[in-house]
Amino acid sequence: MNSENEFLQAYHIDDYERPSLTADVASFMIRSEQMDNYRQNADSKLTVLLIRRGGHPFQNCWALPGGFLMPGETIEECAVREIMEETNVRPVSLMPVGIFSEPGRDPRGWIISAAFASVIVANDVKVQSGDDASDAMWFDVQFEQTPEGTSQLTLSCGDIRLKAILKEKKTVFGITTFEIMDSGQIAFDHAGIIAAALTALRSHAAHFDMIFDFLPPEFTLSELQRVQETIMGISLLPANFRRKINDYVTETDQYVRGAGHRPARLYRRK
Amino acid sequence: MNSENEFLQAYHIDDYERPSLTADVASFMIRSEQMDNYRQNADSKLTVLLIRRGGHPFQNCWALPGGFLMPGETIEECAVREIMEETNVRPVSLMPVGIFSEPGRDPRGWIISAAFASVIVANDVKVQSGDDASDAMWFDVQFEQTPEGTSQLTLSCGDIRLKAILKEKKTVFGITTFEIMDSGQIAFDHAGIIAAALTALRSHAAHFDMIFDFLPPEFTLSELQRVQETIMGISLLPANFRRKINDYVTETDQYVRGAGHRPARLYRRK
DNA sequence: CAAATAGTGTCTCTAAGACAATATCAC
DNA sequence: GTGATATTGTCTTAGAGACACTATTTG
Repeated sequence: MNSENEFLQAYHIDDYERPSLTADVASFMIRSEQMDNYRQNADSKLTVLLIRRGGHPFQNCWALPGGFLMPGETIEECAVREIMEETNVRPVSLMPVGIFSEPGRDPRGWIISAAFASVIVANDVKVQSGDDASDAMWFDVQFEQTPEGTSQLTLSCGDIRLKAILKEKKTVFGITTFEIMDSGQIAFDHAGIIAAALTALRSHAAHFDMIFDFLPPEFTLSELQRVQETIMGISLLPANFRRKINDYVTETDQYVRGAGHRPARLYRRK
Repeated sequence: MNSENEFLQAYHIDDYERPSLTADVASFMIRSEQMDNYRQNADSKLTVLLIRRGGHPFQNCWALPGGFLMPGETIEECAVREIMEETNVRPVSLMPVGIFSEPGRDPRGWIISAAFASVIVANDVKVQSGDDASDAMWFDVQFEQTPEGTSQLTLSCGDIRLKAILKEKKTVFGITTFEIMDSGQIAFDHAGIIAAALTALRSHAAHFDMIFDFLPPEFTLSELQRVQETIMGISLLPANFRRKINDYVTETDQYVRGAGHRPARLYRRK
């Protein structure tokens, strides 16, 4: 009988055909837009990071940042490495979204994607607004159910407007996957990945799972409420939000002044 | 400038090193044990399917069923194929558990595992109780928090008793991962995969997400309640369970008689 | 009848939604 | 003062937990 060492020496892993494995990441950030009225708080928009593909395939199309898993790293480390290559910022949280392994999803060959969603603190990122020189841009996200039972994902950045049509395939164990009816010029199956990531993000936002990650360590409760509203696409009553969030935050003795209305207390995550 | 076709012809995917990708599946089933007292309903135990490894590495250890992803199939198809090879039964549901990519997790080389949990209807499986001739066996599952802050996973089947000690690493977005302190003779990192699968199963059972999948199409509410109790390891008050489950089931006009007590109505999933 | 499960009714407590009311600041 | 947000209080309603009670069967 062979010993384990003998077995391992005789074992040739190359006998089997292997896929390539990539980590693709949908990084979300909330962009604040100053209002004209000096009294009013800033408006908020949910954005996702896309990069323009310089080479084939899908040349000049927009895609999620991602790259091949390298020997010696975990898939999460690979995902974080890819985000940092594009943003120079370490994401605060990384949420698994799914494994995309449909044959033919990548014309280059047998490539499987482990998809993640990540959250980036707005303040930490250098602002790029319609800067065409860069190949990485934050796109405003709009995601709506249509009357026909499909979903429409609209990503816009300056004059660029990508519109994808998706159909909800199935929802099991809280994970929703989408079939792409029209990719809207988004590379590969990334429209479906973004939709799945967004759905996951929304369902977790309801339980305060990562809304803190969009903000710096100190924040007002209004800012925090606006994060949740922006992600979930709904509006909340301040009184109820404050009551529910109360267990998750600690108050500081700092206030934000100079806003043309009552100063807001700063809080920290508990 | 090259056309996309020219690019793809020149593209050699073999230039990059690639991992092997496997699907490993924790299949859960609920085993009913007849009681001595003729009046009493059967007792229920949660079990998980393990196979004894015939070859190296981890020869003669117990492991989760799993196998390499083949070209042309999705990772979910691969997982279902592996379950059916062991049980001849198509699982009713397949729940993603995580990607296990820690370097060194498999002595054979660079092998990444996509882990799933699946649910098997008890009636459909031929019973094996302590049948040593077979290399696939259902192990009773016990999973408890210890006072020291670790978790103990005990898998037992006849005289075989595998005890693993795990430490909760982190819980983000409802997904809990474990560090293996003592694998308890369970092959590879499969003790950690089983613990993660079990944790996912429990959290979903609370919302009735897959408790139906453990039973045949027609069932009594007591049976359904016992499924939830067995998975979550708690006991529930019948009155409250019936009230909550009411929206998810439709009653039939069939009854189960001959049990030494009031007959129970059969229900179907709505 | 006894023992067991099946099934119903209802009390209490908590959490969430809705909304009214007050506080505070910059202009 | 005006207009905006910040913050607190409270009424109502929906749901969960606890528990008492009735119904039905077989040995």
